[in-house]
Formats: sequence, structure tokens, C-alpha cells
Amino acid sequence: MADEQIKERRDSYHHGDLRGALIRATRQLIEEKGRDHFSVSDACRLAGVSTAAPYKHFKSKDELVTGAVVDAMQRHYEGLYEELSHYQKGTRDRIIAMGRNYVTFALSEPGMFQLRFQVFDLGTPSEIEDSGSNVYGLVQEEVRAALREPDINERVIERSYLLWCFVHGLSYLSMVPELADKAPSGSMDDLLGTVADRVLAA
Amino acid sequence: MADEQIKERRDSYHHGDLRGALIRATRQLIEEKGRDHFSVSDACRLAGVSTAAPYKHFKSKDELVTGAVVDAMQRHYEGLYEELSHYQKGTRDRIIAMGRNYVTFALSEPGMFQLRFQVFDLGTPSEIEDSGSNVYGLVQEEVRAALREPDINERVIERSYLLWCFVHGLSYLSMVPELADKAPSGSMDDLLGTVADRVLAA
DNA sequence: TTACATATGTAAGGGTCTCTCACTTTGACA
DNA sequence: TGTCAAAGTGAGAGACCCTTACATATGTAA
Repeated sequence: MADEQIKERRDSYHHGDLRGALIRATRQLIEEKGRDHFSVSDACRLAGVSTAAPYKHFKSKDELVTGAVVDAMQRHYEGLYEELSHYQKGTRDRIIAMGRNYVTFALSEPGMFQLRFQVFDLGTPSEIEDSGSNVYGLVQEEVRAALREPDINERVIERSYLLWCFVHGLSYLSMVPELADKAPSGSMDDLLGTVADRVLAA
Repeated sequence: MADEQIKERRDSYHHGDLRGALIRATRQLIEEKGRDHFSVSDACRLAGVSTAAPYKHFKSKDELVTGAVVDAMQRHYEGLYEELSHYQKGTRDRIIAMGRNYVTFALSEPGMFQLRFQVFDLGTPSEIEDSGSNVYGLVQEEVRAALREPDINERVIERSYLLWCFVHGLSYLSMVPELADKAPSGSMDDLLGTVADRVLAA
């Protein structure tokens, strides 16, 4: 996100990492102008290559967009794993950190975040389904520990889902600036803590 | 939603309600193919008029889409008001009904539901901001009554927002069929009831 | 009946896009 | 060094699209 990518320049005929450059350009353009209004041609202009070039790396426009989304998810999940390493397993702070991480990503890459739940329409890349399930498994495991349950039973499943619903909804609402006045005045961590306590209460 | 609209036929030169017909066509096409992939031309074909006709009723494509969204919101809110009349104010059932109504609308018109929070990008039609705030005011009033607070204070604001976040997130997650296996096994009313209890608890 | 306002149609300008084909450049490796 | 596959290029076919200008049909009111 930090890398405001300007039109790319190149001295050699070969790009070196055109695939990556196209994915970055796609992300930037979708964030700026929305999934509708995104065109492969624009991405080419931004990456500084001809409009035929992408088709050596992606079969179609849809596949390019999907590639950008998969890339975003991978970065998101790597960041999450890194952040979780700072918290001890089974703590309240760790659950709050997971929620904060989720919302933070949504706010920093709203376009990718939303597309992540729509790429299913284009035929789900297995990377998405798999890594998504893995991460949600972490949440369930954390909830299990907090509830002192021996395994992932129905109780754990319900509470985990409640947490997810809440954090997911908070992310979407936070992405709409016009709704900011509806939110309570405290910090986001306060809000996440309140939720964790209420959802995990006996 | 119920009205699977087929290509419209007309015997008279004048349509009678072309504006309404275009809005219905727009909704149907966006639900079927997504906001991207929606074109004014398609809407014209579906409504059975020339491609120039819409511009007597809407200034631009964006305005047509916005019109469809505003229409959807109005129908949604009318349905909500009607349904609420069956429940007594200040009851748990009434809060559950509000949540169920929200999710049900999202599931029946996912395209409109999502666009409702994105039309802000096109310059917010005041109809949207106003009626949205009015409806959310209902929620806050209901929460105030449940908490036995004398007015809409910070406590009420926080709890209302928690409810909204949850129901909003539940709506989005429910719209993705691939995530169905993550949900708990009970009914939606059970889930909504659990949330209401936990959020409104002392 | 006539005149006029309103609603729709026809045609087209001007633009953009996705994707393919045939060709060129380049780097790597036998 | 010579050969080949990979990665780019340029041009363009073929579609659509959004929007406008101007013509035409229709209902209404004098």
C-alpha cells in the first residue's frame, strides 16, 4: 500500500518481474478507481508495457484481478502471523490483536479486502479457500483456548463465528467515512475488547 | 426481486413508466452480472427501448445506478417499517426482527445491498444519508428502551453500534455461499437472539 | 382541430477495451 | 558460439459503450 507506484521505467527489453509489476499496478488502480473502471490497458500503462504483455502471464483480465487479490491475501496473512508472534497464545490481547489486524487491513486496502469475498464468482482459486480456512482455524483455536474447551465443538464454532461477524461488519462500516459519526467515541481496541468479553463470556 | 423481468413489450409509443422500468432492469442486471459488467445498453434492451431513452430520465449512467439503489433502499425501509408494526416496542423479538430483516434483504438483493454503501463515491444522494440515519435512529431508540436509559447516551450509542456491526458482518458473510460451512448449525433467529442478549447484557 | 409539450426513436461520433497474431529481442544453456 | 524458449512489441480485429443532436410520434388542452 505504501508504494505509490508511478509509471514504471525500464532500460532493458525484459522487465524482470512483469508479473509482480502488473499485480501491483492492478491493486493500485482498483484501490484508486474501483473494480469497475479498472482496465488491463490502464495497468499496462502504469507498468510501462504494451497491452499485449499481460497475456504472457495471465490468461485473462479476470485472472489478473484474481492474482492481485491472492497476492493481497498472502501479504495480509503474513502480516497477521508476524503480529501474532508478539502475543502469548490464549490471551485476551491476542484476540484483540487479531481483530485489529483484520480491520486495519480492510482500511488500508479496501478494494482488495472486498474483492477477497467476491473472487468466488470467478471460480475460487484454491489458494484463497485454503489459506482463508487456515487463518479462521487460528481464530477457532484461540476461542477454544479462551473457553477452556477440549476441542472445536459447537460452542466454540458459534462464538468464533460471532467474533468474525462482528469484526467483519466493523471493517465494512469503518470503510465508509460517511458513517463515522455512528461509531462510539472510544478507541478501536476498547471496542474490540468489549466484544471479546461479551462474546466469550460464559 | 420476485419480479423476474423479461424483455419488456409495449404497444403504445409512450412507455408509461420508463423510469421505473429502467430502474428495475438496472437492478436485475446488476444482481445477475455485477456492477461491473452492467451497461446502460443492456438495461435498454431489457426495458425494450432505444439507448437514447434513458437520458430523458437520468443524466448519466451513474445516476441511473444510483436511482436503482435509492429505490432498493426505499423498498427495504418500507418493508422494515411494515414488519416492525407486528412487534411491540422495546421487546427482544423486535430487535431480532430488525436483524433478520437486515440480513434477509442483503440475501435477496446482494448487489443493491453492497452498492448502498458505495454510492457515497458518486456523491451521496441526500435521500440515502437521511433515510439511513432515520432507520438507524430506530435501532438506537430500541436499544435505549432495552437498556432502560433515559436518552441516547454513550452507552446506547456503543451497544447499538455493536449490534449493527454484528448484523452487518453476518449479512456479508451470509452472502458468500462458500463460507456457509463456517456458520454454527442453529437458526438465524437463534444467532440473532444470542447476540442481542450478549450485547444488551448489563 | 390545432398547437404544443412530452416522450421516444434513429443515427452516429468518438472512445475504450479485451485479446490475438505475427514478429523481435534477449538471456540461458548445450 | 549457436540455438531455442521466454518475454515483449505493434498493430489491429471486433465489440461495446456512453452520450448527443435531431427527427418523430403521441397525448392534452385550448
